Amino acid sequence: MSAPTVYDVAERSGVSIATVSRVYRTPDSVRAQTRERVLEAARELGYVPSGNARGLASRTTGVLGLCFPDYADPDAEADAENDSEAEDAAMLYSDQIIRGMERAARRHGYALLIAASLEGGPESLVAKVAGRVDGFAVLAQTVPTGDLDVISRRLPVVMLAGPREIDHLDHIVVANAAGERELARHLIEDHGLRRLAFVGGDPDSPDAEARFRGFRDACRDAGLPVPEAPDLRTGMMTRAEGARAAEALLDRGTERPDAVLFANDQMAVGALRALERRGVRVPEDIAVTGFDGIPLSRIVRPSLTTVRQPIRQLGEQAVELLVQRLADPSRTPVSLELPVSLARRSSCGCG
Amino acid sequence: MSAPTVYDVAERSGVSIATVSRVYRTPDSVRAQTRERVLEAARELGYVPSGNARGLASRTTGVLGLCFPDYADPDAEADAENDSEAEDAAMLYSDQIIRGMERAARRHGYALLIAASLEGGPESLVAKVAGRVDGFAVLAQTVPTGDLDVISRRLPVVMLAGPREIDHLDHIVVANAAGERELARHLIEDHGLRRLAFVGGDPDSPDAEARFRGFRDACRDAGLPVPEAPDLRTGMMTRAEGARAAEALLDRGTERPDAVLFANDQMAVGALRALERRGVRVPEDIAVTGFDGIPLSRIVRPSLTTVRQPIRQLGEQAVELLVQRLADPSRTPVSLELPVSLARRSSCGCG
DNA sequence: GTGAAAGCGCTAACAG
DNA sequence: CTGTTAGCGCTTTCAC
Repeated sequence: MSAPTVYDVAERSGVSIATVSRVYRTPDSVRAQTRERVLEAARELGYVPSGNARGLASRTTGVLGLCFPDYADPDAEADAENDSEAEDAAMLYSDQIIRGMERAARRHGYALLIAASLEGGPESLVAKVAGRVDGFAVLAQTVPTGDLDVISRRLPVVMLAGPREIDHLDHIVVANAAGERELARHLIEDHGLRRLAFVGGDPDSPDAEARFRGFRDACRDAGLPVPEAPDLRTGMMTRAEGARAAEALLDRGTERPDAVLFANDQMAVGALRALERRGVRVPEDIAVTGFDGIPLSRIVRPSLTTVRQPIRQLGEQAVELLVQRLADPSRTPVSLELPVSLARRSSCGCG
Repeated sequence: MSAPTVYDVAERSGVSIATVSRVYRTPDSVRAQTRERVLEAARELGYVPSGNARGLASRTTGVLGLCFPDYADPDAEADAENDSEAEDAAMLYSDQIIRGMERAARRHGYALLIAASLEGGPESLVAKVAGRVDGFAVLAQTVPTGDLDVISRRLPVVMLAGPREIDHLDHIVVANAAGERELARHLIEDHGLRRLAFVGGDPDSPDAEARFRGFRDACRDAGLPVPEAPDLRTGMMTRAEGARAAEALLDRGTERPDAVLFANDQMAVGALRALERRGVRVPEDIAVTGFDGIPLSRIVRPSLTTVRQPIRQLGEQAVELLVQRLADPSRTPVSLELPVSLARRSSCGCG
């Protein structure tokens, strides 16, 4: 007793398999009465059309995909209290992209296939995704460029939030540098702060590096000394590391900075807590800023001045580009930069 | 120029299609040198194995699915500032399930296909998902029971967080009633509070209703009057509605309650803000509690006493059940109840 | 409006 | 270790 097929349904309802197929694809092209007979038979049999067979025959899947990095080890049985902060941070980002893509995909009648993986090769999840979708988005640094190179010759791929890596891909970034630059300009010009410190992340993070570049640009613009490198770097850009960074900055022999710009909100929030513990007032004694605009940033006290990143839009735009390219495969590759916006809140003295 | 197939790769590398297939399925069963030739040809051609063809031939997809309700209208172009709270609340829940499922699925070598939809019928996303996965999970009240009935006869379906609806399905709920009962018991016995108010949600929400039942149980246990219905109900259980509910409770002619139990954290957080604006102190003047254990609950001031719901585990367990049933289709349907835990924090006076 | 026939690209025995 | 041969269940012309 295997799963019923079009043949079973056709036989039971006394029509041909072509008609059964039509009932599911273009119901209106079948006489109402015939259609009902077919549907009835399908119900009785427990018929579910095979997406695989459909896809094979029609050469489309109706599915878009997303590959994102597997920050968290799937085998780490983290219980509720024990969730690492890295995990929280990752969640905020990829979850929002997923949500954005899912929503846009649905609007276009697509489902979304997601898989996290850093590995490549013939057996990887990436390969599985690539083989089962009409097109997909990739978060930067997720899929080996070699694999992507091969895959992107056969179906639309859009690269998100990082270097484009491959010329013929569509590609979306957020205005990291411009945002950080505007943020620093605000601190310098509007608040008159001069001694700014920047806390970066992993040098391999294109986002964090771009933000640092923006910071440097602002320093240059203002005639301030332009640092070669961030005052400090953290590895995972977590709250805990932000807290540690804040303390390190305070304990440093040199004069305390007027403001600390963190490469993301998570670190800035951690720093807020650490400074509170140390009795350092924000923003009176020191201004603190983040980047991303996570929900948490407007909830913490003082509320965090940050740069809002349209992460969900990133996902939505990714789908739009995929849909466009599916409609016109010859379209010239585009590279979008999504605008960010400054959220002036309490932690810089605007609250 | 259509996409290259095993035939193209086979021809170019001078082997049979079976060998090409083996290279992708069981690389070790092919001589290293042969394998390299094949992979090389594949690279040159831009070959990507067709998941559809694979699935058709092997009768498995390597994909698990999730269907969840589409709380938010995909056409609502919400910008960053404009995001509705309903959206935020929904996000917290389904995103965590997605994350849990994705992680567990990955552990078992599966990718995850997600689709949100409330509609049924032959053309629905549900049907698409069902046809493209080896099994899938459904959030309660997402898929019409009739559709599910047909589908679940052909592949494993696990029902999440609601009534099982169909006998032969596996099914997971969290201990809503027991959790709320324990929470109320804590307020009554440990804090000596007697006048408790309960703010519920939509009567169609099985979760909210189960929590109310737990509340009643606790009242009964303690010999307090047992209310017929929640003191108040809100539709979407959002922060804004929680705030309104708190004000309504204050403005009510009757004596102010000692404690307000909200059916979820979102409402409780909103209430916290409203009470602060009104100059009502929490927990001194009134205790406030939530349910869910969202991240926000431990960040707000005062931190929120709540019942932690293992949402992510819900997703992980769903995958485990699917994998089990895939391994043994004749296994008796199970119904799991995941334990919840009380988080005693400041808003009830424990902080 | 409906049917017949020919694949879609791969896996799965079975040989060798 | 490798090749041959059948399908897997549907969509798609092209007829009727």
